[in-house]
Amino acid sequence: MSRPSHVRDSVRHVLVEESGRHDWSIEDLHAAILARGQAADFSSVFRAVMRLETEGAIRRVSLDDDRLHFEASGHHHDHIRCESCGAVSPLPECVLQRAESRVERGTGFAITGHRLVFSGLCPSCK
Amino acid sequence: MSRPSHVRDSVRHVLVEESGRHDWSIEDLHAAILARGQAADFSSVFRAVMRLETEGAIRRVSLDDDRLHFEASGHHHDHIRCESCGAVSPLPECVLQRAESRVERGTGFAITGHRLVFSGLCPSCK
DNA sequence: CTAAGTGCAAATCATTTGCAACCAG
DNA sequence: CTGGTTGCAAATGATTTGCACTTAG
Repeated sequence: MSRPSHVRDSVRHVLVEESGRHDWSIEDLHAAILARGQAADFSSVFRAVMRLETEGAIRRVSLDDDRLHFEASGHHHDHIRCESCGAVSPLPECVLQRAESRVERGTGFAITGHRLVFSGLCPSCK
Repeated sequence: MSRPSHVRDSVRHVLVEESGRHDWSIEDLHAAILARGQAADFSSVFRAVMRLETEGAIRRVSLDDDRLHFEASGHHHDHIRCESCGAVSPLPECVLQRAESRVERGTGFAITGHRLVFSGLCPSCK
């Protein structure tokens, strides 16, 4: 049911090659693919990204931008974003391990996940 | 420089009257104003909301919806959202007090804020 | 008179979809 | 053939802006 797809492959390659980025917008991915000299229409990149997200290869990252952002899947981590230069870095560890149970007791919700983004000034912008 | 504005007043009134909601979209606010029998164009509500946000009267709440959401300003709190019914509740306390300094040491960033949304199932959806 | 507030229509802009051409199995 | 993949254009839908009109100060 799945046939060779150079667009999907390109998206994967870009993500692997530039694995430091955690804030890929679809437009960024599209541009990066073109920069590699490979052809791809924006809509094809869009479809590839949606599919890779469904498959679990990439994960949505929600910054407060007005675009969708993605990163390669891996172990869960939260993010911190520089207010000045916009740089996005992963947080080395999840800082909410204990907090979840406290929130469950306090709210009566059964927690299934969270989304956390710190904002601040990165070392070079300070 | 500021003159009477019934639209801005209406937005404020709705927020005060229904102070339990923390996920007002502009469309919701618009509908609520019309429901009160007051006239207001969507764009006027939009402008009122943008201004109230700038003035600090309301604050942006970022759910992963594709719309903007706002809540009345007050002391900072994070949110939890039910995956099933969409209900959004405020968290009673900030669970990240200690975490910030740990993240600062770990990343070198100077932290100025954060955005945290838990997802889960609310008591009635469980 | 001057500028803020408003309604209405139209522009934006990212995201999404329809569709015909293309092509590997 | 059959159905997945792609490009292109167009639809969507929320957000944002331009503009003329009204009206408070």
